Amino acid sequence: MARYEPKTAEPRQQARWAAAEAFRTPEGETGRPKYYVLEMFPYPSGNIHMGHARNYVMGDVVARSKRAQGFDVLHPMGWDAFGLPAENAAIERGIHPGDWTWSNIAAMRDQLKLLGLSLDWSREFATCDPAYYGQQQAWFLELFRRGLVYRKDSIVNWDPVDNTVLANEQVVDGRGWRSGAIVEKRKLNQWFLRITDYADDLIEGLKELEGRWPDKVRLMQENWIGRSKGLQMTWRWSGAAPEAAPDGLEIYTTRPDTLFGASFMGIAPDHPIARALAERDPAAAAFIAECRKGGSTQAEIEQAEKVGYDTGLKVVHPFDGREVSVWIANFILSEYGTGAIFGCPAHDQRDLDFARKYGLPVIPVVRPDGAGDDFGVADEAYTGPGLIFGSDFLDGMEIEAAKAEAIRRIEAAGQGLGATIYRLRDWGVSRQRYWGCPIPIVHCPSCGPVPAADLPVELPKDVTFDTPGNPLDRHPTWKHVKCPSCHEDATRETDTLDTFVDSSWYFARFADPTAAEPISKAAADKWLPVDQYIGGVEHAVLHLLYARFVSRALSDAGLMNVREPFAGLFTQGMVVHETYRRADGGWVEPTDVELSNDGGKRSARQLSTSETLTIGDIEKMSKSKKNVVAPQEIVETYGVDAGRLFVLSDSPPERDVQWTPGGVEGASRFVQRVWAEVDGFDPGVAGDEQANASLVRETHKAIKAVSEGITGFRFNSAIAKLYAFVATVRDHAKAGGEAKHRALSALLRLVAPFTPHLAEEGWTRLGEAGMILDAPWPVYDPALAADDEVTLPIQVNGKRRGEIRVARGLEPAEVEAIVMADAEVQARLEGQTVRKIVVVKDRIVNLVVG
RNA sequence: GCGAGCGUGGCGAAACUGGUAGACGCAAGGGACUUAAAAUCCCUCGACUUCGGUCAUGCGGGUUCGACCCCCGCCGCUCGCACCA
Repeated sequence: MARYEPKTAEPRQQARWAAAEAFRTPEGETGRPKYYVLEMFPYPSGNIHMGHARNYVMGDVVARSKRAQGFDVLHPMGWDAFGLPAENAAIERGIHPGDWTWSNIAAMRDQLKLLGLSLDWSREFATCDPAYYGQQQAWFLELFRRGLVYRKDSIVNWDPVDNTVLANEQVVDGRGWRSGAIVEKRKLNQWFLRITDYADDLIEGLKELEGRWPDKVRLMQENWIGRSKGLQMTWRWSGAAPEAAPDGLEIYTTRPDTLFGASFMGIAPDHPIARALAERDPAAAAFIAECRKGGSTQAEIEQAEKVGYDTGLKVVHPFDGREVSVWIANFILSEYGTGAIFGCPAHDQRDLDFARKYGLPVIPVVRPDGAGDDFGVADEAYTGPGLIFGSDFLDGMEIEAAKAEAIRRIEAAGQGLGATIYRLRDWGVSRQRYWGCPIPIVHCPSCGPVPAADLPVELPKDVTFDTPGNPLDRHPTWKHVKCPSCHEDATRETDTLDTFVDSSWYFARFADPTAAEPISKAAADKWLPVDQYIGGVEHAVLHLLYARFVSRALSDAGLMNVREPFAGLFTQGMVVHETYRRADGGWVEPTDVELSNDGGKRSARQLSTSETLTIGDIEKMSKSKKNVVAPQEIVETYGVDAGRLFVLSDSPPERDVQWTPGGVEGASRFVQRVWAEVDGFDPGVAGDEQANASLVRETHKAIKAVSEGITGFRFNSAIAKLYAFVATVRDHAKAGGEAKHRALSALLRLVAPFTPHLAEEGWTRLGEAGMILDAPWPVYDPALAADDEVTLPIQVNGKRRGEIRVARGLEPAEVEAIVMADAEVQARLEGQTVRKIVVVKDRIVNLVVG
């Protein structure tokens, strides 16, 4: 009997699939239902790592099993190819970002092909290809015409060394992540997409994703959008009104029920009133400057003391006519609400801290059940439920009723309106970077910003990175154009789009990647939404929210018809690995480590130096910790199939999986066992009748368990059942003939999504015609899976004390009679009274005694 | 601080709607085969045990004939958000 040789078998099968163009997406009307499986496409860093591999193998299991179940499957792959690392490579190594990117893509494509994924490579594209980003510019302009794209001044993180805007994620402890320079807040004119127009729709849409998206992700999006209901109102000035706000001070609150507890007004240091004041009041200006210095890291915010500056301005309380003073306060955010609040120290901790510091009044107006009119607040604001008091017409009301009444009164007085506001802010998409999609806008001195005339607006290739800043900005010719409408001298926008824009619609482009318009409606109508999307949780908010927004915006613009792009979402866990460290603290990669195990006591030694190593924490595979195992190494040593099997076998797919050498070896043993069973099959042996009947039952049980495991995304359980099934087949040594043939045929088809090369080899060895790829999924027949007898555990007071074998389907009364007549049961119950017998049909017997 | 998730052998984990806790894999121990090793195969593998059993799913309660699963209260870990009015 020959060993299975993945090294020769795997390339052989991959060549066979390629020759047959087996993974080309079916075109035209086939009468079969469609299924779109997509994994989040990779950034072309140059290497496929284990995390990628696990992600794509999961998608491949879904794609292959859906195909076997009779679906027309779309399973494409592409490249999220714009971004900073390419520019950094250009700066460090003098390579053009495009050359660097395209050569990485070529390398990664080769690595990916080793994995034997059922991908339709004919639909491949990269976002840095003008054929793609030109279409992106087209829809961007359509949104511009529809008013969903606009420019405004906004405060951004500015890196004074690199001369660029940094995203919040790129600011580490107040410094630029690459330059190390202290980041400044700077006001810049930036392009925005009006995602806030869709805030409500994006929240509402989450409801229909229930059950198909992880609750966690839906919740994160909901929190990110942050809808809150309250009152937006204006407080009239007492005395002279400041020029910046002649009508009054506009604030937002979610607690209008506590209006009578107001003791001060707070405005953000960036509030127009504050800025106006700073111009003639040096003390105010100094205070505001001090506020701006404060860092934005978590620790700094937590420790930052609440400080304020009394503007001397006063407003009038809308209900009781009191004068309330207006303060500039550092804890008020200019971007949220109106950038101004009314302070109610008794019922808000921040307001209380502030009031105590400046000796402002603390007026309780909500008291908990049972408290009297003397209810007071010391160091802790009261935010719980209760009844309103000390509040005139609101007295005695519950909080919710009081909110409604306060809003009603303010609205009646014409001083405000009930309002819903969001935490979500418009999406700033301007980047002062070269390697991105050019924003297709021309700035004309007389016409203003107008859409560029000829698309695509291509990135110029002749750029240098020897000086900091955006090469587009200093390009000698590229930025100078004629205005498309008045034909006078004008300049191009030199900012490029955030790369999240590129990934916010690629799934729709895959429906027809060569369409002359951004999205082929016919193709998108056929394939969208993505039925199963798979990727990491790190995109729970950003990418997944942007894609949902863009789908809605493009639908409203008539460019597509699917508002909710991903019908199903699965977020997979990471691949983690042990770390190894030398005494000097240096990390050592697994290939240079020899592990030994002495009676359960593990130790590690570095091969190259013979030094004893410390076995460290199990962490995400990363270059810095050197705990990386490359997929290609595994393919060479164990074959792709063993690797594919192992990344899915040891942990549930949503959880992290720990890569271990022993684990892959186990998977590799399984591959050999499957082959041994198939290879050793002799169709000439009829087999024992009883063994055959038993094998048929076991086969159908396995079909059920594995099928359910795959559809339920419990790949680890499905694989465990497959392991057990192979052992079962082997244990049925006396089985043969048709029963055994069917068992092996089912085994191969069940294992095919995980280990497709092995399955194809086995299929041929079994004597089946064609490719297993085209074989239908085995069908579970409950009648064939049923045993004649069942084992019923017998419990006494809920503890298992014995068991009994009875015919399947026996009625409880019959079971009861058999159990009570049983000698062992009799012996055990001696001297005790049976008070009750619970029999669950074909399941369990419980005797209640005592 | 707010929100969510998780906690089961030496380890990764299973147990679907409450019904035989620990499937499957790893590690470990023993054995067969071999001149030897590798590979392969077989057996053992939660704890305690007077070998009859008894106790075991983070801790303490509760509901139930019956709880890893449901409820209440703790403890611990992980993740997300974070001065959001």
